[in-house]
Amino acid sequence: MIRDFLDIATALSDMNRTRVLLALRHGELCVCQIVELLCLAPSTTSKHLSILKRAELVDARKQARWMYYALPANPTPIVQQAIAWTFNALEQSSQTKDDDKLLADILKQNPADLCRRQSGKVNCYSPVPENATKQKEMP
Amino acid sequence: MIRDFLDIATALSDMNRTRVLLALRHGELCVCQIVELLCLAPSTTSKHLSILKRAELVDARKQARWMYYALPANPTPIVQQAIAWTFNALEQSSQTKDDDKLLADILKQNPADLCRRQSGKVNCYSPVPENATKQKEMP
DNA sequence: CCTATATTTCGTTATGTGGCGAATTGAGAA
DNA sequence: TTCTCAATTCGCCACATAACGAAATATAGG
Repeated sequence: MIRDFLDIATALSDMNRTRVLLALRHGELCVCQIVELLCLAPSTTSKHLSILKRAELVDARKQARWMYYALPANPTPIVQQAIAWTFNALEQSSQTKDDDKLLADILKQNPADLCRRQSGKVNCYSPVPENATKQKEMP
Repeated sequence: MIRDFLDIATALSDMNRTRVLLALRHGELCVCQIVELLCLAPSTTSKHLSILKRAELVDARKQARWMYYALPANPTPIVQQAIAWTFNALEQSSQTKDDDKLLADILKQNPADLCRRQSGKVNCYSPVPENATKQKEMP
């Protein structure tokens, strides 16, 4: 019970994970699309998704070689409330607006193309959102 | 905006901090009472309180030598929603029930006595709640 | 079966966080 | 002013976590 709540709060305490949740408002996404959105390595993205899944903030389904993530179809009241709170807090943020634009572009592309580019090390075709706080370290 | 949200989610992702929030349902508490409840060092407790304060999940007021913490009198809608979610999720938990009992005992005592005992290294007069997950490390 | 590929898991590294005790601060009390 | 003491800040340690690339794990297609 407490563990469930803390899992959710922990999952929501990272901006990349809240970005995924907000993106899923528009429907389910496959991992390569989320990789493209976050502009992170696939392994890192996968870790974030597993944390969201553990908190039951997303559903996951496998179809062929692709994993699709979506908002939970039957959330518990606590999860439902957490998602409502998150959307309420972040839906108007400039980060979300930027992501919505970027996502529209991503959805126009063939997911297979995205994956190909990602394995070719060109992780990030889009500029880092301007208000992203320390999105990526430059060593 | 996002920063505010992440501050709140981070503040809520630690059990000791949620315990403080739940305890404050019963009214404001001074630091020594919270130290007694959590059974942590005053410095650690103070850090937790500063994180709650930064997230605007608590108000702080100083009276004479004591600091009193309370639920926010005028929370923003997002903070209000976060607190409602937290109470909804945790109010029925056994941890909260245990803390409510313990708090009733603490409130019967003179806060000055609590502070005296705390400076005398006898931090914890009460047993650690039985379902506390890894409340304290033993080296 | 073998190959290609989408995703996850593993190992590593840098940074963040919770915990404590010691030192510091600040507001009565002597 | 000086002393006391509640609370905070500081310095340190152990452990958690976000990031990456490499290796492992499926699964579709040849």
